[in-house]
Amino acid sequence: METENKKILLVEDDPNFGIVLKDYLQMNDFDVVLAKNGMEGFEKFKKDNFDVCILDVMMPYKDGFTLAKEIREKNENVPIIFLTAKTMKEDVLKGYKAGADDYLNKPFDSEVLLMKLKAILQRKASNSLADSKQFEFQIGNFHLNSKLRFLKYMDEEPIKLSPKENELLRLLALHENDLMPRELALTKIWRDDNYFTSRSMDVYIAKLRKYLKRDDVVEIL
Amino acid sequence: METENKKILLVEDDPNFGIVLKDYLQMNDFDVVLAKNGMEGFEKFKKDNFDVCILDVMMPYKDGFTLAKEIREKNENVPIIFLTAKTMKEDVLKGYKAGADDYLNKPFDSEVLLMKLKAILQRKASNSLADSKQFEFQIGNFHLNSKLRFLKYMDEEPIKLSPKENELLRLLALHENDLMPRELALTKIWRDDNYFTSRSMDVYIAKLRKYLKRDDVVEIL
DNA sequence: ATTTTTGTTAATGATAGGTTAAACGCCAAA
DNA sequence: TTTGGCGTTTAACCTATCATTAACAAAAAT
Repeated sequence: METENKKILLVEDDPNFGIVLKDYLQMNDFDVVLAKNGMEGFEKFKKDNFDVCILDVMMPYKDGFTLAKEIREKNENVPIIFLTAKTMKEDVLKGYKAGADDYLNKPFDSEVLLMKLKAILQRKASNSLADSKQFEFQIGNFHLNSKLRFLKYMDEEPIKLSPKENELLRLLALHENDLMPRELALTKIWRDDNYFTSRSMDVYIAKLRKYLKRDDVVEIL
Repeated sequence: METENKKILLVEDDPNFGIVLKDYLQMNDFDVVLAKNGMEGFEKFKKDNFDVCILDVMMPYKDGFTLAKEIREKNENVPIIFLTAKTMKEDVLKGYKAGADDYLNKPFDSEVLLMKLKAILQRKASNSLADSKQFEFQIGNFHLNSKLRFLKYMDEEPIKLSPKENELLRLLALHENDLMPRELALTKIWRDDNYFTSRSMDVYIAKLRKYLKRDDVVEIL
């Protein structure tokens, strides 16, 4: 199955516990980024795009709450789950005030965490029809519908693009009349930049050129 | 403007505790309807429109889970909070499978409950574009009544759809001429996204195609 | 001149999805 | 308690699609 894994930011100062939890989540098909403290957590948050954050409350330098507040300033939508050492009412309340979606008392059952994650992501999924991104392009005499993966020339039969063809062409269209650096496409679409992915991309460039050769539209590098 | 109070369905068999909790919530500007058991709870649920349901798990005649399932059949969106006697992993997992939004272990702090309510209602508020209430569709020459689960072609005898067939077809109809992401259907209808549910869904896709093959209506992915 | 990069085409392999049938679990009637 | 029907899940097999890789040609860069 090709469904993208959900990405989790896990901030936990206890290295042992952190690793164990990370592994567990990874075994359950999540992409996990582990940070050892609030500072690092925030840095990593800014650099990437997470589906959910799991924050330990008790941490040196910067505790989970202040981290949550900072995260909320950047993104007021991402779900946040707190891990609290034990049932301390003040903590829980503070957590909710900081914009938490949920909290778990340590020690907790890992399956319960999984369920919570599922429930939360499910809630998210049903609401994320917004995302205002551009999915339709006019390229010379071509029209690209990047949602349905159709490329139509004039009023001929639309060509169905493969996922990669589609993503690549869309990315190119977004950079119309501009050049798009090779590495950008590689990291964005292939998520890795090495000899083989690079070669693979060239193959797709060739395919796209073939499709588009009926018009004076060029792709540059 | 006076903001409408949020309406809560509280189902709790212990009369003392029920009353106390009801009063407490009312003091905090909620409208509360109290039911003493699962049966009564469901009756009252059908008669009214609630913003959130709080269900005790341990109840005579009809426990919280089966009640939750019934409620989910009527309304797949309303948030449900379970009150469990104590931390029983099975209960918690069962709860989430039944479509819970959250759970609380008794005894719990009333302020914590308030916070959870707030958090949940807030989440809902920001997403209230969620539940579309369309239940009748014209699909080519077919007519789907998704409430009665009837699919009629022209003026032939209507076919009775199974619940899953119906939900899936409805979801597809809502996304007419657009693509509906696989995962959306899986999380919405199957409440879980894994290999088997995915496979199961494919079976239903096949069934629906069979029904609809008399017309030029395609389902794509 | 030779080494590296890019263009192109074809072959390969993996896998998501299509399809049918059998197995399962549930409920209610006998 | 058994039986049978119904909705759903699991299994098994198959196909088509698509990403990758290889292989070679051309162009650019060193």
